[in-house]
Amino acid sequence: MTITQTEGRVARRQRKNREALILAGRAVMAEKGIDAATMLEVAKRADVGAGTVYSYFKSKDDLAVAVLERLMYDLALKIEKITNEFDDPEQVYAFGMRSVINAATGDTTWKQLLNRSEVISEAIFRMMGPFAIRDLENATNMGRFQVDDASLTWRMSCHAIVGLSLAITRKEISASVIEDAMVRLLCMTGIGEQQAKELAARPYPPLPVS
Amino acid sequence: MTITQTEGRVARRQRKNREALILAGRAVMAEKGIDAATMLEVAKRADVGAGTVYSYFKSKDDLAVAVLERLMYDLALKIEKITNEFDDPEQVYAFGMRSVINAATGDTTWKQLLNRSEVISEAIFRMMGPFAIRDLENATNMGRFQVDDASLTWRMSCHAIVGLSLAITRKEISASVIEDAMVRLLCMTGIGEQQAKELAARPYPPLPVS
DNA sequence: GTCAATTATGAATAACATTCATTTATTGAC
DNA sequence: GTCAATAAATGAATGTTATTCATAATTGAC
Repeated sequence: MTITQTEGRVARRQRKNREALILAGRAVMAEKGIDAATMLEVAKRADVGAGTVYSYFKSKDDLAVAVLERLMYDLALKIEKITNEFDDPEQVYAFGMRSVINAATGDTTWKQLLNRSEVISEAIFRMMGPFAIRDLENATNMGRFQVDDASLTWRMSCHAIVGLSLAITRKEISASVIEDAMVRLLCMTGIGEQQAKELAARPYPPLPVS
Repeated sequence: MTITQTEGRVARRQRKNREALILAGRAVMAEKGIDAATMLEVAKRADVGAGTVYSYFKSKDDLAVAVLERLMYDLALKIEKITNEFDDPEQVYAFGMRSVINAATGDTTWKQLLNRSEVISEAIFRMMGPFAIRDLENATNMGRFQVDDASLTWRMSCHAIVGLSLAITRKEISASVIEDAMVRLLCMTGIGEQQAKELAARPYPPLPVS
Protein backbone atom coordinates (compact mmCIF):
# COMPACT_ATOMS: atom_id res chain seq x y z
CA MET A 1 0.00 0.00 0.00
CA THR A 2 1.39 3.39 -0.96
CA ILE A 3 0.12 6.86 -0.41
CA THR A 4 0.13 9.09 -3.46
CA GLN A 5 2.55 11.88 -2.77
CA THR A 6 2.22 14.95 -4.94
CA GLU A 7 5.59 16.62 -5.18
CA GLY A 8 6.62 20.29 -5.24
CA ARG A 9 6.49 23.18 -2.90
CA VAL A 10 2.77 23.43 -2.51
CA ALA A 11 2.20 19.87 -1.61
CA ARG A 12 5.08 19.80 0.82
CA ARG A 13 3.89 22.83 2.71
CA GLN A 14 0.34 21.56 2.78
CA ARG A 15 1.28 18.14 3.92
CA LYS A 16 3.01 19.50 6.97
CA ASN A 17 0.07 21.47 8.28
CA ARG A 18 -2.42 18.88 7.23
CA GLU A 19 -0.64 16.34 9.33
CA ALA A 20 -0.47 18.68 12.29
CA LEU A 21 -4.16 19.44 11.96
CA ILE A 22 -5.16 15.81 11.80
CA LEU A 23 -3.13 15.11 14.93
CA ALA A 24 -4.56 18.13 16.71
CA GLY A 25 -8.05 17.17 15.60
CA ARG A 26 -7.52 13.67 16.86
CA ALA A 27 -6.31 14.96 20.22
CA VAL A 28 -9.13 17.42 20.76
CA MET A 29 -11.81 15.05 19.52
CA ALA A 30 -10.45 12.27 21.65
CA GLU A 31 -10.83 14.50 24.69
CA LYS A 32 -14.22 16.04 24.00
CA GLY A 33 -15.83 14.16 21.18
CA ILE A 34 -16.61 15.56 17.76
CA ASP A 35 -19.46 17.79 18.84
CA ALA A 36 -17.75 19.53 21.73
CA ALA A 37 -14.46 19.90 19.92
CA THR A 38 -14.12 23.40 18.50
CA MET A 39 -12.26 24.30 15.37
CA LEU A 40 -10.57 27.11 17.26
CA GLU A 41 -9.04 24.74 19.76
CA VAL A 42 -7.92 22.43 17.01
CA ALA A 43 -6.25 25.38 15.30
CA LYS A 44 -4.54 26.46 18.51
CA ARG A 45 -3.35 22.95 19.20
CA ALA A 46 -1.85 22.79 15.72
CA ASP A 47 -0.33 26.24 16.11
CA VAL A 48 -2.13 27.74 13.17
CA GLY A 49 -4.74 30.42 12.73
CA ALA A 50 -8.42 29.65 12.83
CA GLY A 51 -8.89 30.16 9.11
CA THR A 52 -6.05 27.85 8.19
CA VAL A 53 -8.02 24.81 9.15
CA TYR A 54 -10.44 25.63 6.38
CA SER A 55 -7.77 25.69 3.72
CA TYR A 56 -7.18 22.04 4.50
CA PHE A 57 -10.64 20.83 5.40
CA LYS A 58 -13.95 21.89 3.96
CA SER A 59 -15.74 21.65 7.27
CA LYS A 60 -15.57 20.29 10.76
CA ASP A 61 -17.15 17.07 9.57
CA ASP A 62 -14.51 16.82 6.88
CA LEU A 63 -11.84 17.09 9.53
CA ALA A 64 -13.58 14.48 11.63
CA VAL A 65 -13.65 12.16 8.65
CA ALA A 66 -9.93 12.66 8.12
CA VAL A 67 -9.25 11.91 11.76
CA LEU A 68 -11.34 8.77 11.75
CA GLU A 69 -9.85 7.72 8.46
CA ARG A 70 -6.42 8.09 10.01
CA LEU A 71 -7.43 5.99 12.99
CA MET A 72 -8.66 3.30 10.64
CA TYR A 73 -5.55 3.54 8.56
CA ASP A 74 -3.24 3.18 11.53
CA LEU A 75 -5.20 0.21 12.76
CA ALA A 76 -5.15 -1.31 9.30
CA LEU A 77 -1.37 -1.00 9.18
CA LYS A 78 -1.03 -2.78 12.49
CA ILE A 79 -3.39 -5.50 11.37
CA GLU A 80 -1.55 -5.94 8.12
CA LYS A 81 1.74 -6.39 9.91
CA ILE A 82 0.37 -9.39 11.70
CA THR A 83 -1.89 -10.90 9.11
CA ASN A 84 0.92 -11.02 6.60
CA GLU A 85 2.02 -14.07 8.52
CA PHE A 86 -1.40 -15.69 8.29
CA ASP A 87 -2.24 -17.58 5.16
CA ASP A 88 -5.74 -18.52 6.11
CA PRO A 89 -8.06 -15.79 4.74
CA GLU A 90 -10.72 -16.64 7.26
CA GLN A 91 -8.33 -15.97 10.05
CA VAL A 92 -7.36 -12.67 8.46
CA TYR A 93 -10.95 -11.60 8.31
CA ALA A 94 -11.71 -12.72 11.84
CA PHE A 95 -8.64 -11.05 13.23
CA GLY A 96 -9.48 -7.81 11.42
CA MET A 97 -12.98 -7.91 12.76
CA ARG A 98 -11.85 -8.54 16.30
CA SER A 99 -9.37 -5.69 16.07
CA VAL A 100 -12.06 -3.30 14.91
CA ILE A 101 -14.38 -4.44 17.68
CA ASN A 102 -11.65 -3.98 20.27
CA ALA A 103 -10.86 -0.50 19.03
CA ALA A 104 -14.47 0.60 18.81
CA THR A 105 -15.50 -0.77 22.18
CA GLY A 106 -12.30 -0.24 24.09
CA ASP A 107 -10.35 2.74 22.84
CA THR A 108 -11.43 6.15 24.07
CA THR A 109 -10.33 7.99 20.97
CA TRP A 110 -12.31 5.66 18.75
CA LYS A 111 -15.39 5.81 20.90
CA GLN A 112 -15.42 9.58 20.78
CA LEU A 113 -15.60 9.49 17.01
CA LEU A 114 -18.47 7.07 16.63
CA ASN A 115 -21.45 9.32 17.08
CA ARG A 116 -21.94 10.50 13.51
CA SER A 117 -23.00 7.87 11.02
CA GLU A 118 -22.15 10.04 8.04
CA VAL A 119 -18.62 10.61 9.24
CA ILE A 120 -18.17 6.91 9.80
CA SER A 121 -19.65 6.03 6.44
CA GLU A 122 -17.46 8.49 4.61
CA ALA A 123 -14.34 7.38 6.46
CA ILE A 124 -15.05 3.76 5.62
CA PHE A 125 -15.58 4.74 2.00
CA ARG A 126 -12.23 6.48 1.82
CA MET A 127 -10.51 3.52 3.40
CA MET A 128 -12.10 1.04 1.04
CA GLY A 129 -10.17 2.01 -2.06
CA PRO A 130 -6.55 2.07 -1.02
CA PHE A 131 -6.44 -0.65 1.52
CA ALA A 132 -9.26 -2.60 2.99
CA ILE A 133 -10.66 -3.99 -0.20
CA ARG A 134 -7.58 -5.97 -1.03
CA ASP A 135 -7.60 -7.97 2.12
CA LEU A 136 -11.30 -8.38 1.84
CA GLU A 137 -10.85 -9.82 -1.61
CA ASN A 138 -8.66 -12.47 -0.12
CA ALA A 139 -11.23 -13.14 2.52
CA THR A 140 -13.94 -13.27 -0.09
CA ASN A 141 -13.59 -16.96 -0.71
CA MET A 142 -14.71 -17.87 2.76
CA GLY A 143 -18.31 -17.09 2.00
CA ARG A 144 -18.15 -17.57 -1.76
CA PHE A 145 -19.19 -13.97 -2.25
CA GLN A 146 -18.29 -11.47 -4.92
CA VAL A 147 -16.02 -8.54 -4.16
CA ASP A 148 -18.86 -6.05 -3.95
CA ASP A 149 -20.52 -8.31 -1.47
CA ALA A 150 -17.42 -8.53 0.65
CA SER A 151 -17.06 -4.78 0.91
CA LEU A 152 -20.77 -4.48 1.61
CA THR A 153 -20.54 -7.02 4.39
CA TRP A 154 -17.49 -5.36 5.83
CA ARG A 155 -19.14 -1.97 5.72
CA MET A 156 -22.30 -3.21 7.38
CA SER A 157 -20.24 -4.94 10.03
CA CYS A 158 -18.42 -1.74 10.85
CA HIS A 159 -21.66 0.12 11.35
CA ALA A 160 -22.99 -2.76 13.41
CA ILE A 161 -19.92 -2.51 15.60
CA VAL A 162 -20.62 1.17 16.10
CA GLY A 163 -24.05 0.27 17.41
CA LEU A 164 -22.53 -2.34 19.66
CA SER A 165 -20.00 0.12 21.00
CA LEU A 166 -22.54 2.83 21.68
CA ALA A 167 -24.81 0.42 23.52
CA ILE A 168 -21.95 -0.79 25.68
CA THR A 169 -20.74 2.74 26.41
CA ARG A 170 -24.22 3.72 27.47
CA LYS A 171 -24.41 0.56 29.61
CA GLU A 172 -27.47 -0.57 27.74
CA ILE A 173 -25.87 -3.92 27.21
CA SER A 174 -23.05 -5.67 28.97
CA ALA A 175 -19.56 -5.81 27.55
CA SER A 176 -19.72 -9.55 27.97
CA VAL A 177 -21.66 -9.84 24.72
CA ILE A 178 -18.69 -8.76 22.64
CA GLU A 179 -17.57 -12.33 22.17
CA ASP A 180 -21.01 -13.27 20.95
CA ALA A 181 -21.28 -10.19 18.76
CA MET A 182 -18.20 -11.29 16.93
CA VAL A 183 -19.73 -14.66 16.20
CA ARG A 184 -22.79 -12.98 14.69
CA LEU A 185 -20.73 -10.67 12.57
CA LEU A 186 -18.69 -13.56 11.27
CA CYS A 187 -21.95 -15.31 10.43
CA MET A 188 -22.69 -12.45 8.07
CA THR A 189 -20.01 -13.70 5.71
CA GLY A 190 -22.01 -16.83 5.14
CA ILE A 191 -19.86 -19.28 7.02
CA GLY A 192 -21.89 -21.35 9.39
CA GLU A 193 -22.41 -20.67 13.06
CA GLN A 194 -20.07 -23.49 14.01
CA GLN A 195 -17.15 -22.15 12.06
CA ALA A 196 -17.90 -18.63 13.24
CA LYS A 197 -17.68 -19.76 16.84
CA GLU A 198 -14.42 -21.52 16.23
CA LEU A 199 -12.96 -18.48 14.53
CA ALA A 200 -14.10 -16.19 17.31
CA ALA A 201 -12.70 -18.45 20.00
CA ARG A 202 -9.22 -18.70 18.52
CA PRO A 203 -6.49 -16.77 20.28
CA TYR A 204 -4.90 -14.04 18.23
CA PRO A 205 -1.58 -12.30 18.67
CA PRO A 206 -1.69 -8.84 20.23
CA LEU A 207 -1.51 -5.84 17.91
CA PRO A 208 1.88 -4.14 17.72
CA VAL A 209 2.02 -0.97 19.74
CA SER A 210 2.53 2.06 17.55
CA MET B 1 -48.77 -3.49 23.29
CA THR B 2 -50.07 -0.59 25.27
CA ILE B 3 -48.76 2.87 25.80
CA THR B 4 -48.65 4.06 29.37
CA GLN B 5 -50.97 7.00 29.63
CA THR B 6 -50.52 9.21 32.63
CA GLU B 7 -53.81 10.86 33.46
CA GLY B 8 -54.62 14.31 34.80
CA ARG B 9 -54.39 17.86 33.61
CA VAL B 10 -50.66 18.06 33.15
CA ALA B 11 -50.30 14.96 31.14
CA ARG B 12 -53.26 15.78 28.93
CA ARG B 13 -52.03 19.26 28.13
CA GLN B 14 -48.51 18.08 27.61
CA ARG B 15 -49.50 15.28 25.33
CA LYS B 16 -51.14 17.67 22.91
CA ASN B 17 -48.13 19.88 22.39
CA ARG B 18 -45.71 17.04 22.53
CA GLU B 19 -47.55 15.37 19.71
CA ALA B 20 -47.61 18.55 17.66
CA LEU B 21 -43.91 19.05 18.22
CA ILE B 22 -43.01 15.54 17.19
CA LEU B 23 -45.03 15.94 14.02
CA ALA B 24 -43.49 19.33 13.32
CA GLY B 25 -40.06 17.97 14.05
CA ARG B 26 -40.67 15.07 11.73
CA ALA B 27 -41.80 17.42 8.97
CA VAL B 28 -38.91 19.82 9.26
CA MET B 29 -36.31 17.10 9.68
CA ALA B 30 -37.73 15.19 6.75
CA GLU B 31 -37.26 18.26 4.59
CA LYS B 32 -33.84 19.40 5.74
CA GLY B 33 -32.31 16.65 7.81
CA ILE B 34 -31.52 16.84 11.50
CA ASP B 35 -28.59 19.21 11.19
CA ALA B 36 -30.22 21.84 9.01
CA ALA B 37 -33.52 21.73 10.86
CA THR B 38 -33.76 24.59 13.32
CA MET B 39 -35.63 24.51 16.57
CA LEU B 40 -37.21 27.84 15.69
CA GLU B 41 -38.77 26.44 12.56
CA VAL B 42 -39.99 23.41 14.42
CA ALA B 43 -41.59 25.71 16.98
CA LYS B 44 -43.22 27.82 14.29
CA ARG B 45 -44.50 24.75 12.51
CA ALA B 46 -46.07 23.53 15.74
CA ASP B 47 -47.49 26.98 16.49
CA VAL B 48 -45.65 27.39 19.76
CA GLY B 49 -42.97 29.70 21.06
CA ALA B 50 -39.30 28.89 20.73
CA GLY B 51 -38.90 28.14 24.40
CA THR B 52 -41.81 25.76 24.53
CA VAL B 53 -39.93 23.12 22.62
CA TYR B 54 -37.53 22.93 25.52
CA SER B 55 -40.21 22.19 28.04
CA TYR B 56 -40.90 19.01 26.13
CA PHE B 57 -37.47 18.05 24.89
CA LYS B 58 -34.15 18.50 26.59
CA SER B 59 -32.33 19.27 23.38
CA LYS B 60 -32.50 19.12 19.64
CA ASP B 61 -31.02 15.65 19.75
CA ASP B 62 -33.69 14.63 22.20
CA LEU B 63 -36.33 15.80 19.77
CA ALA B 64 -34.64 13.95 16.95
CA VAL B 65 -34.67 10.79 19.03
CA ALA B 66 -38.37 11.23 19.70
CA VAL B 67 -39.05 11.70 16.00
CA LEU B 68 -37.05 8.66 15.00
CA GLU B 69 -38.61 6.64 17.79
CA ARG B 70 -42.02 7.59 16.43
CA LEU B 71 -41.04 6.54 12.93
CA MET B 72 -39.92 3.21 14.30
CA TYR B 73 -43.04 2.84 16.36
CA ASP B 74 -45.34 3.54 13.42
CA LEU B 75 -43.46 1.06 11.31
CA ALA B 76 -43.59 -1.50 14.10
CA LEU B 77 -47.35 -1.11 14.31
CA LYS B 78 -47.73 -1.74 10.61
CA ILE B 79 -45.46 -4.74 10.79
CA GLU B 80 -47.34 -6.15 13.73
CA LYS B 81 -50.64 -5.89 11.90
CA ILE B 82 -49.36 -8.20 9.22
CA THR B 83 -47.15 -10.52 11.19
CA ASN B 84 -49.98 -11.37 13.54
CA GLU B 85 -51.15 -13.60 10.74
CA PHE B 86 -47.80 -15.31 10.43
CA ASP B 87 -47.06 -18.15 12.77
CA ASP B 88 -43.56 -18.83 11.58
CA PRO B 89 -41.16 -16.77 13.74
CA GLU B 90 -38.51 -16.83 11.07
CA GLN B 91 -40.88 -15.23 8.65
CA VAL B 92 -41.75 -12.59 11.22
CA TYR B 93 -38.13 -11.75 11.69
CA ALA B 94 -37.37 -11.69 7.99
CA PHE B 95 -40.38 -9.56 7.23
CA GLY B 96 -39.47 -7.11 9.96
CA MET B 97 -35.95 -6.88 8.66
CA ARG B 98 -37.05 -6.30 5.12
CA SER B 99 -39.45 -3.59 6.26
CA VAL B 100 -36.71 -1.79 8.12
CA ILE B 101 -34.40 -2.04 5.13
CA ASN B 102 -37.09 -0.70 2.83
CA ALA B 103 -37.79 2.21 5.13
CA ALA B 104 -34.15 3.09 5.68
CA THR B 105 -33.13 2.84 2.06
CA GLY B 106 -36.30 4.06 0.40
CA ASP B 107 -38.16 6.55 2.56
CA THR B 108 -36.96 10.13 2.49
CA THR B 109 -38.02 10.90 6.02
CA TRP B 110 -36.15 7.91 7.36
CA LYS B 111 -33.04 8.64 5.37
CA GLN B 112 -32.87 12.17 6.71
CA LEU B 113 -32.74 10.87 10.25
CA LEU B 114 -29.96 8.37 9.82
CA ASN B 115 -26.89 10.54 10.10
CA ARG B 116 -26.39 10.50 13.87
CA SER B 117 -25.45 7.19 15.38
CA GLU B 118 -26.23 8.32 18.90
CA VAL B 119 -29.73 9.35 17.96
CA ILE B 120 -30.30 6.04 16.24
CA SER B 121 -28.89 4.08 19.13
CA GLU B 122 -31.02 5.89 21.67
CA ALA B 123 -34.16 5.53 19.56
CA ILE B 124 -33.56 1.81 19.20
CA PHE B 125 -33.03 1.56 22.92
CA ARG B 126 -36.35 3.26 23.67
CA MET B 127 -38.13 1.01 21.24
CA MET B 128 -36.63 -2.13 22.68
CA GLY B 129 -38.56 -2.11 25.91
CA PRO B 130 -42.17 -1.66 24.98
CA PHE B 131 -42.35 -3.39 21.68
CA ALA B 132 -39.58 -4.88 19.67
CA ILE B 133 -38.23 -7.26 22.25
CA ARG B 134 -41.39 -9.29 22.42
CA ASP B 135 -41.42 -10.17 18.77
CA LEU B 136 -37.74 -10.78 18.91
CA GLU B 137 -38.26 -13.22 21.70
CA ASN B 138 -40.52 -15.18 19.42
CA ALA B 139 -37.94 -15.04 16.71
CA THR B 140 -35.28 -16.08 19.14
CA ASN B 141 -35.76 -19.75 18.52
CA MET B 142 -34.67 -19.55 14.95
CA GLY B 143 -31.04 -19.22 15.85
CA ARG B 144 -31.21 -20.87 19.26
CA PHE B 145 -30.08 -17.62 20.86
CA GLN B 146 -30.89 -16.10 24.20
CA VAL B 147 -33.05 -13.00 24.44
CA ASP B 148 -30.13 -10.69 25.04
CA ASP B 149 -28.51 -12.08 21.97
CA ALA B 150 -31.60 -11.52 19.90
CA SER B 151 -31.84 -7.89 20.87
CA LEU B 152 -28.12 -7.49 20.31
CA THR B 153 -28.41 -8.98 16.87
CA TRP B 154 -31.39 -6.85 16.04
CA ARG B 155 -29.64 -3.73 17.22
CA MET B 156 -26.51 -4.45 15.26
CA SER B 157 -28.60 -5.18 12.20
CA CYS B 158 -30.33 -1.83 12.46
CA HIS B 159 -27.03 -0.01 12.58
CA ALA B 160 -25.77 -2.10 9.69
CA ILE B 161 -28.81 -1.07 7.70
CA VAL B 162 -28.02 2.56 8.42
CA GLY B 163 -24.60 2.03 6.88
CA LEU B 164 -26.20 0.32 3.91
CA SER B 165 -28.64 3.15 3.45
CA LEU B 166 -26.01 5.87 3.66
CA ALA B 167 -23.82 4.12 1.12
CA ILE B 168 -26.69 3.75 -1.30
CA THR B 169 -27.78 7.36 -0.85
CA ARG B 170 -24.26 8.53 -1.56
CA LYS B 171 -24.16 6.23 -4.59
CA GLU B 172 -21.16 4.46 -3.20
CA ILE B 173 -22.86 1.17 -3.77
CA SER B 174 -25.73 0.17 -5.99
CA ALA B 175 -29.23 -0.32 -4.67
CA SER B 176 -29.17 -3.74 -6.27
CA VAL B 177 -27.25 -5.10 -3.30
CA ILE B 178 -30.20 -4.66 -0.98
CA GLU B 179 -31.43 -8.16 -1.68
CA ASP B 180 -28.04 -9.53 -0.85
CA ALA B 181 -27.68 -7.35 2.22
CA MET B 182 -30.82 -8.89 3.61
CA VAL B 183 -29.38 -12.36 3.22
CA ARG B 184 -26.28 -11.34 5.16
CA LEU B 185 -28.30 -9.78 7.92
CA LEU B 186 -30.42 -12.88 8.24
CA CYS B 187 -27.22 -14.91 8.45
CA MET B 188 -26.42 -12.98 11.62
CA THR B 189 -29.15 -14.84 13.44
CA GLY B 190 -27.24 -18.05 12.98
CA ILE B 191 -29.46 -19.70 10.40
CA GLY B 192 -27.46 -20.97 7.48
CA GLU B 193 -26.91 -19.15 4.23
CA GLN B 194 -29.32 -21.43 2.43
CA GLN B 195 -32.21 -20.71 4.71
CA ALA B 196 -31.36 -17.02 4.73
CA LYS B 197 -31.57 -16.93 0.96
CA GLU B 198 -34.89 -18.67 0.98
CA LEU B 199 -36.29 -16.31 3.57
CA ALA B 200 -35.05 -13.28 1.69
CA ALA B 201 -36.49 -14.50 -1.59
CA ARG B 202 -39.98 -15.12 -0.25
CA PRO B 203 -42.64 -12.64 -1.29
CA TYR B 204 -44.16 -10.66 1.54
CA PRO B 205 -47.42 -8.76 1.68
CA PRO B 206 -47.19 -4.97 1.33
CA LEU B 207 -47.31 -2.90 4.49
CA PRO B 208 -50.64 -1.25 5.21
CA VAL B 209 -50.67 2.42 4.34
CA SER B 210 -51.06 4.53 7.43
C1' DG C 1 15.89 41.79 -4.94
C1' DT C 2 11.44 41.39 -7.39
C1' DC C 3 7.45 39.17 -8.65
C1' DA C 4 3.34 36.29 -8.96
C1' DA C 5 1.28 32.70 -6.77
C1' DT C 6 0.25 30.35 -2.75
C1' DT C 7 -0.86 30.06 2.15
C1' DA C 8 -1.72 31.84 6.65
C1' DT C 9 -4.18 34.94 9.53
C1' DG C 10 -7.68 36.26 12.91
C1' DA C 11 -11.19 39.69 13.34
C1' DA C 12 -15.87 39.88 11.77
C1' DT C 13 -20.17 37.51 10.57
C1' DA C 14 -24.08 34.98 10.86
C1' DA C 15 -26.58 31.31 12.46
C1' DC C 16 -28.51 28.75 16.12
C1' DA C 17 -29.26 26.14 20.35
C1' DT C 18 -30.47 27.19 24.67
C1' DT C 19 -31.93 30.04 28.81
C1' DC C 20 -34.88 32.62 31.80
C1' DA C 21 -37.52 36.47 33.60
C1' DT C 22 -42.12 37.46 32.56
C1' DT C 23 -46.68 36.68 31.10
C1' DT C 24 -50.61 33.81 30.38
C1' DA C 25 -53.61 29.88 31.10
C1' DT C 26 -55.51 26.27 33.90
C1' DT C 27 -56.84 24.17 37.93
C1' DG C 28 -59.51 22.82 42.17
C1' DA C 29 -61.34 24.79 46.43
C1' DC C 30 -64.55 27.66 48.28
C1' DG D 1 -68.02 33.01 39.90
C1' DT D 2 -63.63 34.23 42.43
C1' DC D 3 -59.19 33.32 43.84
C1' DA D 4 -54.64 31.76 44.87
C1' DA D 5 -51.57 28.45 43.35
C1' DT D 6 -49.53 26.01 39.99
C1' DA D 7 -48.16 24.80 35.45
C1' DA D 8 -47.07 26.21 30.75
C1' DA D 9 -45.96 29.24 27.23
C1' DT D 10 -43.39 32.98 25.61
C1' DG D 11 -39.76 35.19 22.82
C1' DA D 12 -36.16 38.44 23.46
C1' DA D 13 -31.49 37.99 25.00
C1' DT D 14 -27.27 35.25 25.47
C1' DG D 15 -23.34 32.84 24.31
C1' DT D 16 -21.11 29.78 21.53
C1' DT D 17 -19.00 28.48 17.34
C1' DA D 18 -18.58 27.20 12.50
C1' DT D 19 -17.28 29.61 8.69
C1' DT D 20 -15.78 33.62 5.70
C1' DC D 21 -12.80 36.97 3.72
C1' DA D 22 -9.91 40.97 3.20
C1' DT D 23 -5.23 41.43 4.34
C1' DA D 24 -0.55 39.98 5.36
C1' DA D 25 3.19 36.85 5.08
C1' DT D 26 5.74 33.37 2.68
C1' DT D 27 7.44 30.89 -1.04
C1' DG D 28 10.43 29.60 -5.09
C1' DA D 29 11.71 31.19 -9.76
C1' DC D 30 14.11 34.44 -12.19
